[in-house]
Amino acid sequence: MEQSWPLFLKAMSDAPRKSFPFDEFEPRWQVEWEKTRAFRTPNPGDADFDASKPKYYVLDMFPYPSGNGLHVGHPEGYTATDIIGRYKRMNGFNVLHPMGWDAFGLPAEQYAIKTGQHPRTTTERNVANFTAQLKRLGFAYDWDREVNTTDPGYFKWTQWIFLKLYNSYVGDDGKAHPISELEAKGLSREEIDAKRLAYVSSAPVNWCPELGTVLANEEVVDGKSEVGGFPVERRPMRQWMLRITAYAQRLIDELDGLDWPESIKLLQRNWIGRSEGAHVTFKVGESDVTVFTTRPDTLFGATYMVLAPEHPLLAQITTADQLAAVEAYQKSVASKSDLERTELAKEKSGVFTGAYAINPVNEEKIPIWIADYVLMGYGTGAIMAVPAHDERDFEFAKKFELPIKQVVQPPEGKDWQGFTDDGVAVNSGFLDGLTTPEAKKKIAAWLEEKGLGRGTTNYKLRDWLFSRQRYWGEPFPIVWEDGNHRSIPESELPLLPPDLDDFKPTGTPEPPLSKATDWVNYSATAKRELNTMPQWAGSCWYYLRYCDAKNPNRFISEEAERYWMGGGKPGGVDLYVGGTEHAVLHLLYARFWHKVLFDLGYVSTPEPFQRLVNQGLILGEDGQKMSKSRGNVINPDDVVAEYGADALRLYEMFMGPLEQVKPWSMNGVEGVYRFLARVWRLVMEQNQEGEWSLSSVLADVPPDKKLNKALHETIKKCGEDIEKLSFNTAISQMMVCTNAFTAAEKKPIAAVCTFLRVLSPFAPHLAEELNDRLRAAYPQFAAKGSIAHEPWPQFDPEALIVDEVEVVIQVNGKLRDKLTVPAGIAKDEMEKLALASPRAQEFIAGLTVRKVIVVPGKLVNIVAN
RNA sequence: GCCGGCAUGGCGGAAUGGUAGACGCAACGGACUUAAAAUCCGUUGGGGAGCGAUCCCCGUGCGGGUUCGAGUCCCGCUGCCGGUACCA
Repeated sequence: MEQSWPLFLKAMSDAPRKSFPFDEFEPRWQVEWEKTRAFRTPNPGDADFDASKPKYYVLDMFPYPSGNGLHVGHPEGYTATDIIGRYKRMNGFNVLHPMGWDAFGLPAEQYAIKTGQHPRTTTERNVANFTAQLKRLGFAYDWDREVNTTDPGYFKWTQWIFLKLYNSYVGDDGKAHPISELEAKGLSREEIDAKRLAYVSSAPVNWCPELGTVLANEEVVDGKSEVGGFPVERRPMRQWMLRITAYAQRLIDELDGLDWPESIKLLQRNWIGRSEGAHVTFKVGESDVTVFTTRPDTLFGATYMVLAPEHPLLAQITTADQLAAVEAYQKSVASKSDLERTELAKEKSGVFTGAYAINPVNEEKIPIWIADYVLMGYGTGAIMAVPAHDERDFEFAKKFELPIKQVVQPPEGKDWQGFTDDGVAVNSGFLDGLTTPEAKKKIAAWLEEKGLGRGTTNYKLRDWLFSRQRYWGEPFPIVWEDGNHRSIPESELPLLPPDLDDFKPTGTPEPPLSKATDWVNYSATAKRELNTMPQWAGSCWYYLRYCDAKNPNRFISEEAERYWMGGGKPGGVDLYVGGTEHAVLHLLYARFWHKVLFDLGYVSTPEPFQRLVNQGLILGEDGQKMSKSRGNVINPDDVVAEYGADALRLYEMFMGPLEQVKPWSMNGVEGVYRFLARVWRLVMEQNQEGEWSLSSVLADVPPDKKLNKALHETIKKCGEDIEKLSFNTAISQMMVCTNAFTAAEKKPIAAVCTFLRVLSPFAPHLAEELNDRLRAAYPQFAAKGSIAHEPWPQFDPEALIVDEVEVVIQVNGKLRDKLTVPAGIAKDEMEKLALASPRAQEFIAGLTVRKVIVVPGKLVNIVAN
């Protein structure tokens, strides 16, 4: 007997008995929901569409279906939106809550290169895996609206939108117009091509030899590719660009009407990087060089000029004796990768060109240098250097012993050398004595009058490099003939990529599509564009496609767009939840496309996303970022297997505020699991054999006053907290309520059923299962169909009213006594009781009462000294 | 450097300017059990006084301030986390 115990214990620990049979009923409900299409959302025009209901569009950032499957970060945002969506449905909204796949992208292609498997095969497999994982979590998605960016029925419209960009330009009104307007005006092909929103450029780009593609600036991190961390070098190549800079100002201004976190708005504003300044033109021999400066007031202090090493005028102005040095410098900069350039950036470098410019304000001859601290891509690629009042110029001037001339007087006690803030102009002729803002205004007017310059606004934002030398992306609906590009007819969309066996990069900038020799030839004389679109393309408009996912005739019907994206606010999507990693790129690109579609009349709102919420990162149990190398990764599948989907959902919401960074804790999962088990045992009891049946302490009785109050407080607080996305406090309130139920000897059935409805958005399987079991015995109380389609319960204000309240008595702000008084007690009555309190008396003895503050029903503070 | 965010028990966290620490975890004690698991009940910020019911003092990163009253508002720091980097 004694020897058999350890064996027995071992068996127990290997297969611990579940506290409630979630493993049995969770999959059953998932099948049931799928079978009955429980969360299908009818569209305007459908027979069962109810136009009288308000809409609520709640959106998750759709995932890239990676081979690793879901991580615990995914269900965090997804559960939050699921709760909101279910709650809104219970409150009478038509809820659009869809899911899809951002399935083009480099990892599948690299896997294809390694294994020879077609990216479509791996993508399909990964999507199937993700789908199964998501379905195991019980999300109320309308799977009929699933979209996949790699589906020809989807990317047909991605290509279509590209053609809209290609065939549009931004007019003087700052809005997109069809290019046909320019044709009507008789502009030449060159003039038109120079205005398109999608245009061809051969500016230097970020070329990544390892990946065999160019990358957008945003995809280069620390001079290395964001994907894979490979070196990136700059080289000029012919590329497709999108003219997002034409929308820079609107992308800043129209943030104002959005309910986004201020920090994200700021991030976007900084990324766009508006700065006010002036263009100033300097004479260089026979030519002109224009510089951009934000400090035109310091023009008198310009002691030299710096051009970017790529500046086109260099060939012309460099003197013979400096030519070798300049060319050597240009070469050294060009061959340097961005990484090397930034690594060496601590030390300024540059070369004198031998040329001089004339400072227009005082006719002074100043030397022209080239240096890589001046970037060709910003402003005019040329600066006037004012070393006295610019840190970078100051450093450069010190290193190369260039003159430093004070033109701004700082406030008392500050050194003028390297002073970059506002002050008073000195040594500046007609500007002397003016404050910096005044001087800026005056010099701008002066420059304009003399025709030497004018006030300008500049943006850091660059045009969006839109082409990639990849296979696994949308092909461009463009062909080339006689060196000119033109669009293919819309009727030829979708343009499918060719089938390739070999996905390897060519090792040259020639894209892999060049290997499809038949496909390449559009006609005897025209060849197809070989680049593909970046992964961002598909995610720029997917939220629109969800509204009308299967429409073969239009990217979204007007009716569906007006209903789901309407609502009288600037943004159409009511709530968008996702990670901060997309704070600039995805959100900026999507806003840009949306504005173009808005200008052209294809959508009815200027912004895509009205309310944005960023979920916080989930850290490992060690408080570190989850990573394979640290071995602290939590797999949601394991959690579901051990504790169930409801427990995972609930735990992710109970961890803390949605937007906060927070560490995982398996003990915490146990905690919410125990809570769910307590709810289960409110309704169910277990016999000796371990079989569950309806609890014998359930009774058709009204709840006592205390329990009823707890219940109605829970209805009220949970509703309010869901609206605020404060799920953690909503759950704690449900725990309080459950504890109140547990304390009751008889469990009142009606109250239990009401509680289950409140619980149902959080733990839908458990709520559904218990409701189902209750219905068999008590059909008059339980929901008739799915509990998900029940209305959210109304709380009874009467139930919240209490007869007596506890008030606090303070003396000089310190808690000294507590009294229980009738709820509606008058102020002066409270004051009298407080002053009469023996404990208060003790503390005010010998003091003079100066003042008594009474907060009705809450506290009395006696001020005495 | 610059820009954001955060800072409350042993831990995750809760607190319209009004009883700091709800709720959960962990820990401890008890009930049930031959024993254990599970479950249920109770205690649990620190220090001190008392046989005890109780009571006092201190306490929300640090230093000031506003207020009858500050975790919460204002000013000045410190630390950690995230983003960004020659943008003229």
